[in-house]
Amino acid sequence: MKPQNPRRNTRQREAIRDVLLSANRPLAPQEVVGLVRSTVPSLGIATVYRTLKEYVEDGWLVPITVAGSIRYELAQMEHHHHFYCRSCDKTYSLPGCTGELSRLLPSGFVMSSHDLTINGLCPSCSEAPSG
Amino acid sequence: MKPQNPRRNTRQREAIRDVLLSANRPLAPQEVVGLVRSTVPSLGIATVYRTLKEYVEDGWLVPITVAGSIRYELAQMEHHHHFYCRSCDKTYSLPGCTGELSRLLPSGFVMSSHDLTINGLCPSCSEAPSG
DNA sequence: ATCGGTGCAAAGGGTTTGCAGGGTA
DNA sequence: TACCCTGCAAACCCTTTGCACCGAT
Repeated sequence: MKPQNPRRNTRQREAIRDVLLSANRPLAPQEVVGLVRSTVPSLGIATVYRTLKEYVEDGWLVPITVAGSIRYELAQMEHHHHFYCRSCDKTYSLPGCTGELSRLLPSGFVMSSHDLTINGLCPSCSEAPSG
Repeated sequence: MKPQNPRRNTRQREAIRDVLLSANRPLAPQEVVGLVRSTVPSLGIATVYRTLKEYVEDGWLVPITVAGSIRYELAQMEHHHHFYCRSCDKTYSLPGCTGELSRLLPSGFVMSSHDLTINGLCPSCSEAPSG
């Protein structure tokens, strides 16, 4: 749409990029703020939202919705699904896919994509069950 | 938790119950307001939110999240999944299930449930493609 | 020296809550 | 009549936007 002006390198952007690269799982904006503030304490939440959207526009991140809230993950990944830990609220990526789904479609429905979320307990939380 | 006081029958609650019964698909709060106002024009949005939560507490409805926003469907249904139409934003129920998913779980993850959403075009929208 | 980026604070959109009046039982 | 329910408006939470200052180029 609009011609992208050149992006500048700032401490904030580098730090946001780094936490997403090293997280190995999708991160919510609040998680990004928490992780980045150890490096850049003054980081404003607005900067996080703006930067995440920027990275999506750039094609480097993709937004996903899990358990009703948005998370961002690296765009380069191949088709996969997600695990949501109902204890710690973290989201993980799961390699692999369910396979054939078209048999679930009544006639008239046209499928373009699908999303699968498995809910449960992640390794940390299943070791030491809560409550 | 708290002892349920007896529920009163009001025009609002009956109308909200009726649209959910006749919709045959999960409804978002805004959809409920729109549908009920043809019967009860004065209906306030707060009443809709309160009543929907009440029905969930009563075990008559269950909340589901599709495409990042909440919808409510009848609780009595057997295990099934959902279809999200990216053109008209409506959600539909799809009978059937994907089958075996545990092969997607890396060790240490414990599955308690799963949710599958197929995205695409519903019959109405695939007949007359938009734009 | 530019002018894009940042942080703060205010604005938005959806959902929840407080309260006084209304309606069911 | 008692008190639950409703509608309005304010409060909330998360996200976006406006604006003046900061800082990368």
